[in-house]
Amino acid sequence: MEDTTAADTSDAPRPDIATPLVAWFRAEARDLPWRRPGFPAWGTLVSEIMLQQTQVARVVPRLEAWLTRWPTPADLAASPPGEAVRAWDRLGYPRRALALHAAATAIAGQHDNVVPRDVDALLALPGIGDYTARAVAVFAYGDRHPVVDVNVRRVLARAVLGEGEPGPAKAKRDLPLMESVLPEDREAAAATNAAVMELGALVCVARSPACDVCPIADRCSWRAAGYPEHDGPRAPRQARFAGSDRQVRGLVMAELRASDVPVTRDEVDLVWPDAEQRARALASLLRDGLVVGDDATGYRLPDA
DNA sequence: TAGCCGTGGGA
DNA sequence: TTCCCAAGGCT
Repeated sequence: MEDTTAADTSDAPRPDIATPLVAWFRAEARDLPWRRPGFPAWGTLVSEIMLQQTQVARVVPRLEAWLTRWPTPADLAASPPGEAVRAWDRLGYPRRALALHAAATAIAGQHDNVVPRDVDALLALPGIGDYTARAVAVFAYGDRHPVVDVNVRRVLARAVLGEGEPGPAKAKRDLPLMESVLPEDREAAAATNAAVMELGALVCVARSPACDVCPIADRCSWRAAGYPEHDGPRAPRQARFAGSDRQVRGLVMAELRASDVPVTRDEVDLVWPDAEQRARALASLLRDGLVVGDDATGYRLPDA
């Protein structure tokens, strides 16, 4: 018997969500720096890396300062990686700053200081994965690709699949699903990507979605089904932060960012009481290249 | 591939 | 206070 509950595998044509979403986006989209006319592709790349797991409101000020200091990839590449880590400040996941510096170095050296437009070329850069590569190709260059982040996955899970929340991210399934929603027209497809993301960020949010103001409420599968509880596999929850190695790494990094001179081992030892965990955090930071030095010379951000 | 990698805002 | 979760990527 045919499974009529599996909306994703049904042959029946699905309602058009792109058209009403783009109309809504034109009227309601936030005024954000990377949506300004003439915003450079380099700015789009920097913004997308900063936005990985980080809220828009925290990114905007850092982004403007970053682009003022480093207007092109070559400008960033000419600075020590530690300066990128310092300028990253408290955005979190500082490995992103190191990856961005490495990406800038590659762009300056291998791409004539021009951010690549090709998705595969973008994917080859450090710190750029399925989401960021397509976001740059679509939002900086206007090309036609599916862009899938957590907002898109949530909107598609609800509106198209009729599920309350997205399962674990899976490119093999997520990219074709978003592709199936995109209009053929290149510019309309780019607008649809932005619109679906924006809906997920502003209306179709994880907790307490604002279905009463949703422009596609009348064609939402989840709503039509009566908002069933999510039953399928759930996206994994992140581990507790308090007391974690992540917290200790963050404390060590804050210490190094705040110092213009190498930080002594004694000073490092003051950031956290547990010696074993401290050692583990410091070792992992050294392994990541976020910290250089040793007990004899002290510890500092990478200068070359 | 499941687990790890920061920090902070909002409920 | 505590918990959730945020324009993901890497190994």
